[in-house]
Amino acid sequence: MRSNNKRNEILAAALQVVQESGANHLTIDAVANRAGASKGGVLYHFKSKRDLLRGMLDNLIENNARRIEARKSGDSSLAALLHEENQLTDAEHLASLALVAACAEDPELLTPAREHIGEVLAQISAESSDYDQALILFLANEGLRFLNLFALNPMSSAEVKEVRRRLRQKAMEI
Amino acid sequence: MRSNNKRNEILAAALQVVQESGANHLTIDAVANRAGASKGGVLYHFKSKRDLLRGMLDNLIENNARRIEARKSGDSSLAALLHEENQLTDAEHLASLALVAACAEDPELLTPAREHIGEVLAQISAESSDYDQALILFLANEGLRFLNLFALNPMSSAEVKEVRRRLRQKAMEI
DNA sequence: TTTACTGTACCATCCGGACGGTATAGTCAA
DNA sequence: TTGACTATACCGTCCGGATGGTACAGTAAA
Repeated sequence: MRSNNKRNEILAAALQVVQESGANHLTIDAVANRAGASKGGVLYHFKSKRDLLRGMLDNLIENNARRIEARKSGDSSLAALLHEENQLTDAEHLASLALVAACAEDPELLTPAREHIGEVLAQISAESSDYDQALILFLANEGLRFLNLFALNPMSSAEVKEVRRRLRQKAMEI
Repeated sequence: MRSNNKRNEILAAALQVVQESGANHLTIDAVANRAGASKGGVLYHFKSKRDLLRGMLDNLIENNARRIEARKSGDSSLAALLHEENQLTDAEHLASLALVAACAEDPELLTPAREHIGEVLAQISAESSDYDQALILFLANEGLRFLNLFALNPMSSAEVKEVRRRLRQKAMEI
């Protein structure tokens, strides 16, 4: 193994392409160029474009699950989730673009993501005494995430931080 | 004018294509077939694919704005927005897929949508005494919308209705 | 020697868009 | 009222370029 992280570089490059050009312009060629790899190289790691999309999504879900798990010591799942959301780097936020790319290509690819969200929601439900309020906070966080994802959010980054702080605070109060 | 609503049929067909096949497969041909039109016919109404996307988005924004305006008698903008969200037909919910399609093609197309959201938020901010809470409710509604949009929502439609009821109730309390 | 690539060449298909043509509806002067 | 003209609303075809995918030969580190 000369460099085990070429695969990750390809994944990161794919997200950058989506961010800059839109999911329609996520082509194997574009990803290869971005990653400093050849088309053959990309196809070596991912058998097809679909496979690349799956890889992007797997990555997103796995990191998400790991983050929640890692934080879940004293806090509730929801609090952990909200807290971690605040700590993410831009690159990690960018990872959510995998959703858009996958949805653009084929909505069926989202099935694992749907299942993941179902599990997260089940956990939150199991832990919380006020499920309705917890759900609202969860949804607000998702709304914020999606709005940012589509670059639809007119708030400044300071405002975003403040909103996230508020969400965390309310999550603690439940 | 032989039939002035062909344009609308094309717009509706485009959304169906996106829903079924993903935004990547939104092609002028596919839309034409769906709408029972020819490719030339589609290009008559929309000069280019970009123009079609713009049309889809304009439609979405316009309807959204009109609905809020129409309802804004006694209620706050937020309450009006949440209430209307509950009344929407599936077809109208589907309309939000225009966002995905536009983002997939070219993120820049979303600029008018971003401005629209900015205005909505400004209105909510101007009206509300508890802006933070209003914002959270707004975001939760958006989160719900996006989750449904991507078919990522594991909730049943009854649960969704209940959540929306809760959001409206809380909006009244502010 | 195997693993992990690069690079090139190539094919089939899809797609956006241009173009030419057609049919209907409305306008308006004689 | 009729004929000439124009605008609107399409249809069908064709083309060039982009794209996904394959095949294969070479290379270099582990």
